[in-house]
Amino acid sequence: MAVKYERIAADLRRKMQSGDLRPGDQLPAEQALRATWNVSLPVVRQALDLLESEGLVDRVHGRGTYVRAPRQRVRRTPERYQWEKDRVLLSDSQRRRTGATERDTGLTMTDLDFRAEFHTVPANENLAKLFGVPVGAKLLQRIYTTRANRENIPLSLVHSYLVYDVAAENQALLEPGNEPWPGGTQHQLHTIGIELDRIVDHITARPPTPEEIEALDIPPGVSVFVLRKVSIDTRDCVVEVSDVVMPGDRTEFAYTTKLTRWNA
Amino acid sequence: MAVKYERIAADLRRKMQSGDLRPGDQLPAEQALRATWNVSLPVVRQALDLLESEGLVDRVHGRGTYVRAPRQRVRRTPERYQWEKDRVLLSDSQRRRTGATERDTGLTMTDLDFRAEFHTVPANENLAKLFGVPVGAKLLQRIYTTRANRENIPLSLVHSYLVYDVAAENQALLEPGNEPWPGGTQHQLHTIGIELDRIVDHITARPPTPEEIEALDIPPGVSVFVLRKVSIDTRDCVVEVSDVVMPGDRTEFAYTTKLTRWNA
DNA sequence: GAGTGGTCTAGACCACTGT
DNA sequence: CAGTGGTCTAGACCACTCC
Repeated sequence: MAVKYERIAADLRRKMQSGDLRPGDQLPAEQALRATWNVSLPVVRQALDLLESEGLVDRVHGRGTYVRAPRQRVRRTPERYQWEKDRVLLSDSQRRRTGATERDTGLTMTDLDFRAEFHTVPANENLAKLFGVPVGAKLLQRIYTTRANRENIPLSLVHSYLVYDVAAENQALLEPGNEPWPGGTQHQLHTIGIELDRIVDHITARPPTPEEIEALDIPPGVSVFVLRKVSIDTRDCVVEVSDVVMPGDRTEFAYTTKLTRWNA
Repeated sequence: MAVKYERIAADLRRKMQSGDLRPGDQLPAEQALRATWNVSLPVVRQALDLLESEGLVDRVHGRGTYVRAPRQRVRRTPERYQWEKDRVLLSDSQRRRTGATERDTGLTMTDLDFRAEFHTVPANENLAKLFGVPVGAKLLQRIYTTRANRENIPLSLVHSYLVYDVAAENQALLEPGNEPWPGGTQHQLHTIGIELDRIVDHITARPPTPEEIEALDIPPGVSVFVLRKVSIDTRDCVVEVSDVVMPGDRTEFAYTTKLTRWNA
């Protein structure tokens, strides 16, 4: 026989599956559950902790515990990369008209709270290997924070890395005040004579750090996606590495693999 | 000022970052922490719960709490799809030699505990829309469970769906005893005259269900990846939908996007 | 058996949300 | 204000691991 808190959790889980409790419904108060099951309060709370970690309920201090509705996910596809590349050769005014974030979210710049912060950091082992530079080499680290003023919109934290000496060929690239840059990173690279050949996306997931919980408003129990975007130029050199952190419950990735025909 | 359990967690987190506590090290016993911080036991346990949910520590009943070492991840790339397609036209004996799972893990069939289970299920709204059939239409559901006899190897749970009437054109496809099928699903589809044009991968993450925790040995706090693989044939019909559940801390996806040249 | 984490009790008090 | 969840105390007893 399972332990008490698991039985309470299982009972509530069953009620949610059967439709006895529907998304948005309030669960019985902790004291009510305590009385129903004849257990102490911490046991009830342990059961609710479990359900919260499974993403099944939301707890609101002072209001109650509610069945969580499945989150609407925003899809991210690699078509954006070609779209960005095509835009690089457009005129300045055309590039200014809209950016990649607005394209994804359907929002205008006024809905978004965008912040850029630049640092120089020494390359750690991982980044050094990717860029093909010595460990400790000077990198330009660019941190982008995008917050949505309205709700229900995916946010992200981006840490982007360039080799400092490469970026410094255009001094304008070292100035955070120039962000958001019309035409994005691919246009920035274009100004220093770099053309991208391909982009490799590495997708992993992990529990959020306390900072990410704060910044991305992550509910307990949900992980974050880390998309490491590695941009490779036409000389086969890694020119940018970008780590994008996104909430795991609001993001979906879609990649299409075209297969060759048998009769070709 | 933060609450007590957060301060204890923050202190331990700091010790792990600074290298004061290294991966594999044992944390002080709960009673020791209780004495050090002059708090009650539940407070110490709450602090450790937090660190466990962040994936920073492993707790072993009766032994102790340890700093968790980062997990080695296994990379999954879409090249496997073309590889599978190319193998379909090989001879039977060549196809039998090795399967996709062995290719990914580097293991032989004797290291793997493979199980297949077939059911017929009515199409829910989601699947019906994908397949372009009415809700409730008869689908063949195939559940594959792969366990590794040795440790440290990624496992997965697969739920694959085919339209029943389509699969039934080759009665051998309805028999779980024929699994694992040499040449995989693409060869199975080939036997009923279907050639794949492309495969679309949809990647999401969510907290594991209790069953998945059990089956995949998921540590607390870790999410699972759900890879929904949608196979589309040369007539532009969805012919298979496959949901693959993988542990979030042991899996990495890599997708390459080739960009067209400006001067082309 | 000694040391460890896991479950549970029976309270107390505080903080937040709504009316 | 009443009702809710969040934190905390000070214990008890059990289950597991290792020697």
